[in-house]
Amino acid sequence: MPPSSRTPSKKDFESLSDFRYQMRRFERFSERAAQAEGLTPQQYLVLLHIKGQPGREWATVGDIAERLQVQPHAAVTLVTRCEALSLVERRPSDADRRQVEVHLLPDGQRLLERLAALHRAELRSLKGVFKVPQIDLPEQP
Amino acid sequence: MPPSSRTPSKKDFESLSDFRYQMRRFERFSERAAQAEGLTPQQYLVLLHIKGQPGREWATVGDIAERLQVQPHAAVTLVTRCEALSLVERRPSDADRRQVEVHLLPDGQRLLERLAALHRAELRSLKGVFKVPQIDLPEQP
DNA sequence: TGCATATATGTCATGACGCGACATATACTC
DNA sequence: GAGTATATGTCGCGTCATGACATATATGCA
Repeated sequence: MPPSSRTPSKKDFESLSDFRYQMRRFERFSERAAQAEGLTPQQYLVLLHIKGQPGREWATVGDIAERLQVQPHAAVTLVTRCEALSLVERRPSDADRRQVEVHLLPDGQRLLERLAALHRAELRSLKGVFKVPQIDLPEQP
Repeated sequence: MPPSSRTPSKKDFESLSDFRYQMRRFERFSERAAQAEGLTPQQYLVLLHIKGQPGREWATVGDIAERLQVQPHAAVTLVTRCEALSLVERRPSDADRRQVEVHLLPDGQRLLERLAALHRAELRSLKGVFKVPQIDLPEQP
């Protein structure tokens, strides 16, 4: 029977727990960094996923919802809050007038650059610590 | 100037965004799996971090708070809900009577085994997809 | 010993945010 | 041109994390 179908071993539980722990510690770092700049964690992610669109500098509400893995209407409220903070602005799309393009404003761009630099450094320092476990390979050592 | 101190490049933003996207997709998988078993995402993590303690089968409230990276009193409310669902039980510690040991009950053990097996399979299938980026190495290709 | 301080757990009110249900505008299909 | 699909937006609710605060036990030091 392949390892992936058996009841997980004690070591499997320990690996899964440790992986979630490392993942959560990175998220926690991100939360603190965002809050130190006056943003909520989700607001930083909205900015990141706008600038992170391949080949463009803007995202639709739907793009943001997909990257955040939330329902589209949840992304709406996040964008609305970012807009109220003058971090982003909505521009109706010419190509499809149902869509709204979300663009960074200067304040959003500036905060995003600072936060992204911090995250890049953190990920670099976590090299070798935060790894996705290869749980299926070594089973019974 | 080392890459980690410069303003992030467009590719840096794309890498950071994609990493958070992959991380979020894994979390999303976990949320759906937990909810399919009638648990909230946090309740699954409570169970996992109890069984995931190295060398033991129980955790203190403080252990759970550390692994979840939340304040101790936030872990209290999560444990209380798990206890109300008969997933775990509290046992006062003999060694330090301020502490409370949280142990799995049969229902909790059964749900955890099923969910952990799913997560192990998911991580295995994500091999090569969900990776921590090495953002500092290749900068200007 | 005894008192101050630290630590572990617990309670309560508040705020961010995701969801389901629902609404509206635009695009697509045939 | 009517019906359906898609993108965005509104509203009420539940989960959960937090800060402020409370209590019990442990520890350290005069």
